Amino acid sequence: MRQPEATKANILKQSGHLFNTQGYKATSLSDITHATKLTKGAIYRHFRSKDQLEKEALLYLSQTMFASIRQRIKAESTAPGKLRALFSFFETHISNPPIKGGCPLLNVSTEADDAHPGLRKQAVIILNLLRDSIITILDNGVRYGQLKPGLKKAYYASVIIALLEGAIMMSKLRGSNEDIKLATRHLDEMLKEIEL
Amino acid sequence: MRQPEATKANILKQSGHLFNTQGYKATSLSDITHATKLTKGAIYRHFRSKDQLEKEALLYLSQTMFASIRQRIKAESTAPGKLRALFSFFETHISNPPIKGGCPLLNVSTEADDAHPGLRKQAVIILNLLRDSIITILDNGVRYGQLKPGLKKAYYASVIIALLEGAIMMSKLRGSNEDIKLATRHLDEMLKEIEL
DNA sequence: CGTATTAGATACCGATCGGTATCTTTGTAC
DNA sequence: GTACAAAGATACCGATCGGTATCTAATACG
Repeated sequence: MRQPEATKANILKQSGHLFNTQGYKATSLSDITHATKLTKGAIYRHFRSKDQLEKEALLYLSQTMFASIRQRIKAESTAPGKLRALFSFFETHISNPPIKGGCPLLNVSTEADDAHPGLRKQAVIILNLLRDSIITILDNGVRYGQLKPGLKKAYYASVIIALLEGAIMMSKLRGSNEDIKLATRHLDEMLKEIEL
Repeated sequence: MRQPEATKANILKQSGHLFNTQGYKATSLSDITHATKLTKGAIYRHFRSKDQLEKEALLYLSQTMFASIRQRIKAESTAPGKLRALFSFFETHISNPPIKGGCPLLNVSTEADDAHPGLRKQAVIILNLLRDSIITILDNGVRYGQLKPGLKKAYYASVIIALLEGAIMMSKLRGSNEDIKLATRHLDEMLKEIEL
């Protein structure tokens, strides 16, 4: 009965790491009890089911990631600066990730199919959040005369996310940050073309 | 005792579809016996373990994908044509995939970590195969004066794969082919810049 | 201090997991 | 036609799965 909120937060953190590294369905309750040094009874007091824990853990992971991104972006004052900060965030993400296992969006995406509607819904929300925040940056860049007016925001947002996520996948597989570096280099050059 | 080779091929096909849609570890033997209308005894006559079946099924999936790609690329005689065929392959892949569940490389990538060395090894092989075949196309393009000499082949190969795979992930999640279309559009424009 | 509340532990449930030993059936060769 | 080999079916194994009913212990409040 000590600190129920801290306990719940710890369960989310530990299980989040496990889900993000091993997969959601591939992580068992016993994995989680082992990591948290708690018993099943304690886990089920805070979460009504494993599905619910998965959903909340994914939310925790995405919030952690967004908090980390926001921190880096906030330090920059212009749209191009913010975008470059975003690119470099993903680049350093590989070797020094704020969350073990890499991007939670990428990791959940392959499991987030029709068989797991809860996970999928949450994953789409995360993707749209990321998309919207990039579009907002682009929008402000145009508004304040830092980026070319009339640029296709949805197009650039989609390309940026796709390239970064794809490159993370490749870098993780090959155990090297070569691909993510090449991706950010490409995005930097793309950015130059729409910069004023 | 009828056609052991056909039976084995069918097991690979059915289990491949299941692995590619549900995940490897998330697909159980009973899922496979149900899909193949066979029993566990029959499955284990052809594969010594589930791990082995996973490995062989991934190989089957990648070979199917490569065969499908090769067919599209072969029809084009120039490097730019081959690359455009590759892009359009991935674009149509979403709505009309040769393999259910989309790109097996993307799907296996999140499961192919250190905990599953067999899967990971196979996944890296597939990625390198894809990379090498794109580099070969670029190489021939330069050789035959269709692409700008001295272009960074590894760079373009990496960007092409990352963007396509990332866009597939997004399109699958959002249930729309918008992102993959934007990605191929970007690749088309990138191609124009290195075309002669 | 005593009591109500609740975080967490314990012990169990039926179902399913991957895997195997054994039996039956089928095709083939002589 | 009969004997042999191999494909596939059946029945089972211990372990683990997600989940729950119940018990214990620690805190908050009067």
